[in-house]
Amino acid sequence: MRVLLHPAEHEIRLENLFHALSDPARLEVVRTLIALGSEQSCNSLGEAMAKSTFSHHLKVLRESGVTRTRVAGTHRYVTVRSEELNRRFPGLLDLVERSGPPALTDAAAAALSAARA
Amino acid sequence: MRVLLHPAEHEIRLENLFHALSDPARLEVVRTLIALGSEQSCNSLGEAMAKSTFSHHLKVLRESGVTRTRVAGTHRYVTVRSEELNRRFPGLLDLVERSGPPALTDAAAAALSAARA
DNA sequence: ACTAGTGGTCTACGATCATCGAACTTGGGA
DNA sequence: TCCCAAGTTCGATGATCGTAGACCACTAGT
Repeated sequence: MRVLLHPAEHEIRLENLFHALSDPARLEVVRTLIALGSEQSCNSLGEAMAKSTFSHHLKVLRESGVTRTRVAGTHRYVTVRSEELNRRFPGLLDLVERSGPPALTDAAAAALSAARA
Repeated sequence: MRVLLHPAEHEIRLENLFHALSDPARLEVVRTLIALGSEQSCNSLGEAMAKSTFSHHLKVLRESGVTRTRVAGTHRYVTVRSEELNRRFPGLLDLVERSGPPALTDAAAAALSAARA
């Protein structure tokens, strides 16, 4: 897998975003990414699930247009496509951010504290 | 079926809303309801699919908190829970409304013209 | 070049979902 | 009362999804 598929901004469809965000695990990942505010290495997130499961969730988020994944050597870095999403579907990310989680998962808390250290 | 289940406002969860709205047929129904702006009889919508399928979609929308269904004799009337949704998840309905449909389905167009007549 | 280890994908499987036909329930007339 | 109209529920089927174990690619160190 050399090339990662990302939809262009105009190809992002609302129902695909809704589907991507309808899974609690993915919603949590996006919330964590928003909270951290910057590019994150793949392995700093999603430690609560199997690698393959997390990889699958990242693929769904990427192909729906929620996130962008950058390849750099052996690492992959994930970001939320905030500018494009705010331009095309204003308010969506605010919704995700403000509907704060009932409680942070251990993985998310670990990622948060690691990012602050 | 005497009693229809509706979640209370504080029980409405974002991931359930996202899931309910991630299906194109349901998204179309909600967009039509918003466009029409008032209570609609069940049979004025969803003529593009089987009765049982439409009934299932309405159930998903209702149980996720998107719509409210009122029973009146042999008829049921559906509304979008706009006030509650705007209070709890501000911007969500605007998002659905503004991300206009690529094209109105025949059923939706029929419902629209019927409502305008 | 070989090996070890890290980082990510492929494949299979169980669960959920969307769809529809058919049978059932209920209410409103003729 | 008898029948139709409006919706729901049930059963079945094909598709999609979430999960995780097994597998592969790449890098660093020796």
